[in-house]
Amino acid sequence: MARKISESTIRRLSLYLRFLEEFEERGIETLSSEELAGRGSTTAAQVRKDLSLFGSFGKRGLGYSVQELSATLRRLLGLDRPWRVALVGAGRIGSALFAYDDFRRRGFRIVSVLDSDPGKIGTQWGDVRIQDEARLEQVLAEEKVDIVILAVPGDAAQHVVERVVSSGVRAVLNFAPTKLHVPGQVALRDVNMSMELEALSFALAADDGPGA
Amino acid sequence: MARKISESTIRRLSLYLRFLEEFEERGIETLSSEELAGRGSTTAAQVRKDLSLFGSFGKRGLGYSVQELSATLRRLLGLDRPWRVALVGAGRIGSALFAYDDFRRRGFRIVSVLDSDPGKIGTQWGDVRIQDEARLEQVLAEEKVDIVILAVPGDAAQHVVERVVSSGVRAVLNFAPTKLHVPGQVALRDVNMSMELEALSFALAADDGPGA
DNA sequence: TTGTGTGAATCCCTTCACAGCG
DNA sequence: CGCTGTGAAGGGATTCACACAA
Repeated sequence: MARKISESTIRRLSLYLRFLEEFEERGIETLSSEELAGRGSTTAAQVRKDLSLFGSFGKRGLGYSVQELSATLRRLLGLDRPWRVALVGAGRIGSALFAYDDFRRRGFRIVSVLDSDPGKIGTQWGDVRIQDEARLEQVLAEEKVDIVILAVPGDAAQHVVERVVSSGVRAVLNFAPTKLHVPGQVALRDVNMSMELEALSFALAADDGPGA
Repeated sequence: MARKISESTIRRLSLYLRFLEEFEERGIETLSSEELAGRGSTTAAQVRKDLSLFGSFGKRGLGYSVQELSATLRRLLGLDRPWRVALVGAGRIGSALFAYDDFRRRGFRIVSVLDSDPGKIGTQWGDVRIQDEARLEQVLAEEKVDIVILAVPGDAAQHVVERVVSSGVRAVLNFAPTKLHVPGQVALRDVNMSMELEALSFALAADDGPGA
């Protein structure tokens, strides 16, 4: 299973799954690669190539079964099982993420929240009590955490991620605006909101010409 | 100025700028492409290639002037001027974004916040009063908004973005977990947090083998 | 006939390697 | 010398085009 699947392919698989789920709700049973691509932002050939990396799921002359394909994608993406997630950092971003419905809906259960602020430790959030970040290693082990979401300040992030990694967690989603360094076997994704804004700013500045 | 610069190049320019700013603070005056790459996650050749798309900023045998290069990058990225940002959606994500220091620090000023919830309209957030989303078009014009941040529920996002675009705004940062469609001349970036988690889930599932 | 699965062609991005300037 | 700037080579990812299965 250690095929080398590109980042963009994975992103597209997620998209396909979303579209399939929409179609599923509407009771549509069969879909062509053309239709699947049309909704998204890619081509029919790309859809077929992406899927062919994992097997042959379509029927020639007919298309794909919405039910089957969405089940397959869920399995491929690991969404056929619940994941246990810990949230480190109970600040504003942390609390927004904690309440983010889309995570729950997709099977990501935030089973513990940690923070280093004594004013927050012990506070109850829903059915989770905020724990002391000093106990990070114990909590990750006790709660059998699969994925850590980092929502700590930038200057603390590298230190925290090292503790997370040495606790054996193999997947980290980083919201701190810092480039983190982790060993190769750990999956790390960055959500860098400022950098996205900067890309927009670049586009605007390029339109206007320099210094406009 | 309408060169076709790839998305990845822009992302790296942002990174370079961050590193340069760190070095600037530490009083370092000159840097080689090697050093600039080492901090990040790319190669010296890549750094030189990226920069060469815009001009010749280095001195052979010496490297790059930290001061000059960071000023240049700021200009290229459009960070040499303030941008006026409107935030649509004053829910949890919206409020986290409103308080996000990194935006302010980089010159993105949130000059207005809008929501459709009557319970929120009129509420004061810092020096901004939440306005009625019904008045979106007027507010965008009055406040001369350059960039809109969308933090509304997924099913409202497409409708809102169409109103935003028809008001003449040319840059949108979307936090709704929905694929939006906008005309080609509008710059759109998505921050899809669930999809990032799904990429992690994929990596874990691939490690464990299917169904583990 | 329709629409998949897939080699081949193409395009784009990254890496190499080195000429040339300070 | 040291390090940039850049053509050329290499490698991935996307697109094309078509044989083939339903």
